[in-house]
Amino acid sequence: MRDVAKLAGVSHQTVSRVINEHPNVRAETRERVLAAMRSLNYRRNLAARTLATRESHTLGIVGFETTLFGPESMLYGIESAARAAGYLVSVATVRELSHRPVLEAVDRLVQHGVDGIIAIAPKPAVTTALTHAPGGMACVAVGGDGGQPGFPTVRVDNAAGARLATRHLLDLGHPTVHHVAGPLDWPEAQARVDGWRDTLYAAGAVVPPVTAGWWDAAAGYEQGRRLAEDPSVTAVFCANDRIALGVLRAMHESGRCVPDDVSVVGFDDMPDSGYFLPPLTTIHQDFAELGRRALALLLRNLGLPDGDAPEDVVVAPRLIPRISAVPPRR
Amino acid sequence: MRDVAKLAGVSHQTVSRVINEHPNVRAETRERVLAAMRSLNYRRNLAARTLATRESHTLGIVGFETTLFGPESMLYGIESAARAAGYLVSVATVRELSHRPVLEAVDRLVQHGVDGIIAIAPKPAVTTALTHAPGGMACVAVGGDGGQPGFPTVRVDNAAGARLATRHLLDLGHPTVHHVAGPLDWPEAQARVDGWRDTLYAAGAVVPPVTAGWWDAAAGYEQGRRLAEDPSVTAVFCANDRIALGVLRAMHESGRCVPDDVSVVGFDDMPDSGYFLPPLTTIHQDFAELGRRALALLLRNLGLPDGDAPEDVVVAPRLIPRISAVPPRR
DNA sequence: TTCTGGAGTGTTACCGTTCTCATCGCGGTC
DNA sequence: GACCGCGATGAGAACGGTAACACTCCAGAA
Repeated sequence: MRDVAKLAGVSHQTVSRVINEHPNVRAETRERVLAAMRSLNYRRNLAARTLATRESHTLGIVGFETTLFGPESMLYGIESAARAAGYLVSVATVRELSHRPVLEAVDRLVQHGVDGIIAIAPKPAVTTALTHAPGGMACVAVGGDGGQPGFPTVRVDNAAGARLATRHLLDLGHPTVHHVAGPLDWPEAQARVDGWRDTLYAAGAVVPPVTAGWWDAAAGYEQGRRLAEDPSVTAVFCANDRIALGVLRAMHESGRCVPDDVSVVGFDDMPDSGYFLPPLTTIHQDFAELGRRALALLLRNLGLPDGDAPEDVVVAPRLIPRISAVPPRR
Repeated sequence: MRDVAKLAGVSHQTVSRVINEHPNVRAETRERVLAAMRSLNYRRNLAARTLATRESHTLGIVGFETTLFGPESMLYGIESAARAAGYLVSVATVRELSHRPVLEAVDRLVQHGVDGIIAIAPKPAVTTALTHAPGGMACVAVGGDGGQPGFPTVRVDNAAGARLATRHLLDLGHPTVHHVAGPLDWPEAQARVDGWRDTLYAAGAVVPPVTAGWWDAAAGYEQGRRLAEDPSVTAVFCANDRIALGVLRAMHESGRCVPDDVSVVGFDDMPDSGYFLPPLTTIHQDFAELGRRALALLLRNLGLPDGDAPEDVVVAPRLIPRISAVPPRR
């Protein structure tokens, strides 16, 4: 910077003003400085700027180290929105959704001087850990289902999605709908159970017992085999598309045809779920949008004084009808 | 830091020595400083440290903004290895694998002072853009297939994977193997074509024409429909699992049973490909390992003097036999 | 004419570390 | 007993920016 100043025949402060687009610089001076910057191939040193302003223009993301479809799509949504706002994103992942690891991840991000943190928080432990973040650090949780009240959160309306799915199957004429849930200690899984159960109640339908497991096809397969043995099962709502894939295979192996014998609905709308056998009717979640909303919320809270102005953003899911769900055969 | 020094009754320099575990500090003094740090809840300011040392302990990743299975898994591999080595990772994504966007992403990372860059480089344009990175910035490309010679690269041996798949089908007794390729301007796709073709040549089998498309199920479906019309097709090797999913559905809709009428082999070993209908025989790539290797290579090059000591790392894929590939029916 | 105010610029301090070099004891060597 | 070397510590200068303030013009108002 000193070199640029010397070459342009001005003080370093004027160079700084040019960089920061300060209005009170004569046009001719600005040109001279810009030319000097170009000819010296100058790039401002962000570390020095950070030291002086205490703003790093970097945002932290606490991610969950596993290949679940959602979190990854959100990362892209967050990153591209952050880029547009002039921020870079740094990622710290946790192997386990519990207090300690999350605090460590937050600590790493804080040490590196991020201006704010967005945490993938499918379980409440993440949010509570976040409340213990060093004072004044702006945080936003994304995911879960309504977690810590008073904490800024962005999430999908899981119960509404479940209602959509269940209602769809009921409307097709199924007497009731079975549900293969995700891990019940995940609020998202629980909210889907609630939405499903409420819809059945409201319709006066029998509420079958819930079976739960992990979010993957193996779990869906295992529980699908059990459901397949019960001839009264004609409609199954799965907590996500991967589970649905397992159920599809279980039904097939048990000789029950989908959708002729059993209708299946998933949740997530993964990229290729339209190519399952048969193409899966499912509930779409726009993860990229979720990421963008989370970023917008964080940026807003960043600008605010220190006072909390938390806010919850809830994004509505929507039904994607394909052909794995049809009216029951009589 | 000054406060800590004052409280411990030492100079700021001694505090610095304690933080950096310099050996020449009396044990008793160290204890006093550590106690002061704890009681003041002191955290070192990384920005200042970066300014003074010109090392940010941050690594940059240039990612590809799309939900391909591989890159995402690699991110986790890189991140956890980076964490172990004391680095934080920052991510800059590009929407398009061409020169300009990649240079911009690199520039953003450089501005933020990353110590080195790992780029997801499935296409050569990324690597060539990387060679234009500001001098002295350590870079590693991961992915692609042999790209820029002399540029440090980590990749999977795609041709070997293709040979594995093709040989497997040939060994089962299929007279020849058809191939549904990925986009041929991607070296990975091309290498898989080469490995497939070479194996057929070597076995003296007929080499059918290649059909190519994008890496998704839609492309697989479209080309699968065409292959299904040809009754001589008994074995299909797909460039990845998503394409295979589309082929599976196409075969099913055309009334050709997999694996009885047609055997199918994929590539990638995505999490749930064992639950396709039928469970997919495929080629496993360990993306997390790839990420770890890339990081190790980068760290090594980081330590080196300025002289380039590039090196290529090639990871071997392996066959995962499931039940979508069986001997042909005679 | 003198005062006022703002545009344009420079001066100096400061952000929180690390680095270089100097200082001070102290035990061992000749 | 003078000298040397080394362990333990401190003082001050970087590192590359930004913030606060001072200063100089010069136009317009009193």
